[in-house]
Amino acid sequence: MASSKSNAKQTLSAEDWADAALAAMADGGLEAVAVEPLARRLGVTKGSFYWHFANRDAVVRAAIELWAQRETDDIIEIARKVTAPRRRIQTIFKLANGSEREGRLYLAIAAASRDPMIGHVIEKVSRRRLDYLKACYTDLGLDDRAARKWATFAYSTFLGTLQLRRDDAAALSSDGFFTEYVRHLIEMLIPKEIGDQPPGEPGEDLPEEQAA
Amino acid sequence: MASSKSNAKQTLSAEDWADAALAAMADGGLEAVAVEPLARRLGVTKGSFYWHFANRDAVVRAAIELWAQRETDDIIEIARKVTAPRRRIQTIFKLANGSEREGRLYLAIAAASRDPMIGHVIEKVSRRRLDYLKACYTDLGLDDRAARKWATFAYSTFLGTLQLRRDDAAALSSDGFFTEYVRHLIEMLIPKEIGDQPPGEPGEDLPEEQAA
DNA sequence: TACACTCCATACGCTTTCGTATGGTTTGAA
DNA sequence: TTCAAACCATACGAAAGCGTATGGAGTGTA
Repeated sequence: MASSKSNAKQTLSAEDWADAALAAMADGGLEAVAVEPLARRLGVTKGSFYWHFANRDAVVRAAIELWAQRETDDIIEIARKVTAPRRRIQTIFKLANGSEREGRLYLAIAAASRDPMIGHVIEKVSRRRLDYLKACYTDLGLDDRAARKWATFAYSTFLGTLQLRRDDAAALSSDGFFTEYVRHLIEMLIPKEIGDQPPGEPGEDLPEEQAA
Repeated sequence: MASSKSNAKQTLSAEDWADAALAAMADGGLEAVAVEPLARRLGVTKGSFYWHFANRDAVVRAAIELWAQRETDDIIEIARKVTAPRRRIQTIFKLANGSEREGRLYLAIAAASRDPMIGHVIEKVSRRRLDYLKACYTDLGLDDRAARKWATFAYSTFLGTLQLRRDDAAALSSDGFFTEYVRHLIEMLIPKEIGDQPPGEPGEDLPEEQAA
């Protein structure tokens, strides 16, 4: 999306600054988004920043809204193509645990949700993810309340796995445990038999590739 | 534990400062632990702080170590008294989701785990919790690898629920959903039938009180 | 009373960051 | 060529935070 650091553009855009802000947040948290360090990282001075933004809050807002928009396009748009509901949920689980950077980014942004502006975006993103997950479970044959329950369950487990990977990486990374763990998650987070629905198409209960 | 704000002691202890630091972290994150604001909150000046601590890092270290010690004494010590393994796990789940403040505190400390000192404590706490949970599942009749898998699953779900409550409180708090959700968790996070073990003592699968 | 020790207040310098003011350079249009 | 706009550099002031230096009040003890 943004210009790589090798071919430095002669002029910066507001999105370049927002990207740099996201990068700073990914490894350093929200307080790492400071004007002058960002400028040094981009090879310019504050003069450039205050041309594109009114103040620091403006770039933070731009960054997390850029993030919120991208995570919509990326994850849900890919999963939407998978038509089989059970397989679609499995795809989501695999995609969700895919990027290391995306995980750190979410945790960094969510950690700053005391800021009402950030809290609003985080809430919007959470709600959208939960709604989409709930729709997937509804497609599986669950009624409204059960779908909400399973979606909340699955999303909480995803969030917690994200955090556990950051807080105690050794708990998940040893030998083949993570693979076995993800398989267990996929098995446990999708209801086995649902009312008058068949228990699942044959040969689709195991993913063919592992999460990163 | 610490002196309440009403009967102000005439002299402060290092633990008083650490408690204030924990309170600041609970609502404001790690960067809210600043010397002068803390001093104002305690009704003294920086002179007092630098008598008890060498620098800011020292009080942060003291605070999180105090926190790590307390969370050990509190949660595990209570659950240890419950002898029935299935019931003990249920007790842990209920206690874990109990305190609102403890949840915010964990998230605030974990969010600062980039700091190696904090990261080390968080890792220690996570490992201790996981080990204890794994032991509970082992008592349930699971073998080593399965116990680790179930413990990781349960702990991740707990962490995620913690975070979801902060990021989108409405997703869990509406009418009686949270109660139903916790019941679902308890049902799903404990294996139903384990090898040559009875599926559970009668009448112990439902908690008699709800988590706060 | 004299002295030492504990605990805190006050004042100072340093650094980081924010935000502003202002001037300079480049580029495209008239 | 001239002008205006876009983009950035430089310099400055203000605020917040860290840490140090130093003095002072209280308390116990010889």
